[in-house]
Amino acid sequence: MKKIIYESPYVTADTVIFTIQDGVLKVLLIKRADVPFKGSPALPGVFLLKNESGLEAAKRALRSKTGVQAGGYLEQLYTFDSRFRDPRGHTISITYFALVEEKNLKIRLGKNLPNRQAGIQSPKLYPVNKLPRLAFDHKEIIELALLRLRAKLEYTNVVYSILQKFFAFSELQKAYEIIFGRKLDKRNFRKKFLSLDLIRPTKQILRGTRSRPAKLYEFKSRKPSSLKKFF
Amino acid sequence: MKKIIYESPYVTADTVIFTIQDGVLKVLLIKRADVPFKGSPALPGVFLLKNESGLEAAKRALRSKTGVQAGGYLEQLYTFDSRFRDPRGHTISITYFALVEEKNLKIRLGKNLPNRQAGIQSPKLYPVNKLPRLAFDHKEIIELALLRLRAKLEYTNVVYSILQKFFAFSELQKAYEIIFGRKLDKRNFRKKFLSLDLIRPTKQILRGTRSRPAKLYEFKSRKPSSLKKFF
DNA sequence: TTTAATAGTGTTTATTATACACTAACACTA
DNA sequence: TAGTGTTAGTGTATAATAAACACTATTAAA
Repeated sequence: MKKIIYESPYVTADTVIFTIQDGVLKVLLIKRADVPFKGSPALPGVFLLKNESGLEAAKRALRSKTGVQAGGYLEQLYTFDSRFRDPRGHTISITYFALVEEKNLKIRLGKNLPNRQAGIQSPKLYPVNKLPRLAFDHKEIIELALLRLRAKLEYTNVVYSILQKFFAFSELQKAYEIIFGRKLDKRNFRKKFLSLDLIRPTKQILRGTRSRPAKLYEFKSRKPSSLKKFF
Repeated sequence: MKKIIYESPYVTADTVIFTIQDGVLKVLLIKRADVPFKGSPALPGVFLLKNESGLEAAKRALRSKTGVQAGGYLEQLYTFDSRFRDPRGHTISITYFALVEEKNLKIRLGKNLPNRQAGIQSPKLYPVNKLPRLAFDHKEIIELALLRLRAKLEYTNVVYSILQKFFAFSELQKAYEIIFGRKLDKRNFRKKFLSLDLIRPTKQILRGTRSRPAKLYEFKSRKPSSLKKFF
């Protein structure tokens, strides 16, 4: 490689981690330990290590700051690289968004992570429609992530990442309603989702529910798969 | 900022420059002057300068390697950051795609850029559906850019960037047909595009065409504007 | 056995997309 | 100046998709 006649910007990976808790779509944020924006909530992020890809770094941030091991959905969102976004200097952020089951988060959240003193602040979940003032341009990032998440729900199977292996149709619909922020028609939703051919009925039945038991469905694949255009 | 305990990856901005020439969708590529992939066609790209954003770098590459000054459409595509994509070391590429009028390109292409000796190889246009073997992961980047370009045409006004201020409906349609790679129905196209409410008829008329003169239209705005969901 | 609660199911209407063919207006030429 | 070639411009019928809407079924609990 030619002599470097410039100074590489710093590169971070920041992840917008969505989950549903108590029927509300929430984002996981940490409190910043250092200036700038000391004490402000911020997206969990890490600097890229040598030879580490952004996706690997995002997974590392996910693991180390939230305890989420795997199973969620994670994809690149956008790269934010304005020279003004970090007062300390030029820092590029490759951003990701993740969708994970709350139960995967809660364990670590409840216990509070062991190394909370070392700059790894206690992560908390914040409702996306009541976000506090955030560090850097992180609010903008979350808003973009939310648009993308909603768009993805329309033509992919990503919702599998916040559902258990076997789920009732009503649980599926509830997840959509919470993320889109509006009620959906039961019959139309069922028709449309079935026509996507992403799920199949199983022989499982959900009992003990004080009402009519529900047939349980499962996703044909619990790997990300897309139906139409775009990536 | 904390002491940096890692080595920043190099960051480049690479741009997929689309244009239509002789009724064919083409991409502008340069021949690499150095190893690796010496002599292979590659996307025009530059390393980010200190405090330079990716978009600024992409514009710089566009200007310096193609002579395009402005007027085209340019947006971030994706960030490619596998550690294996560049054999020299970890290099992150923030990629962009551009859509520009051929006449803006051709001037410089014809003359051949003044500083062609200094690693700035003569840029050439290649049909997107007959690409040669490319350097790095640049083929993959172009394929993604093409998907994105087509998707964007569906719900934005980006096509303005390869049309003159005043244009006939048939010119508009032809641009779509070339980019999508298939014929479109004249009446349906007209109906649908008008319903998008992006253009308006003018009093201009295209004459001297050996056939019935065409009313000319113009875009209400020649700035990027989006209709629905997504960015 | 009655009640409360959620599961499950079809049809009608409106909207949007598709398929398809002829007349209009000009330039050119014989 | 009539005729021909060439592209502009227009509407309707049909198919596909989306939206609106209400009742019966099955269980647990009282």
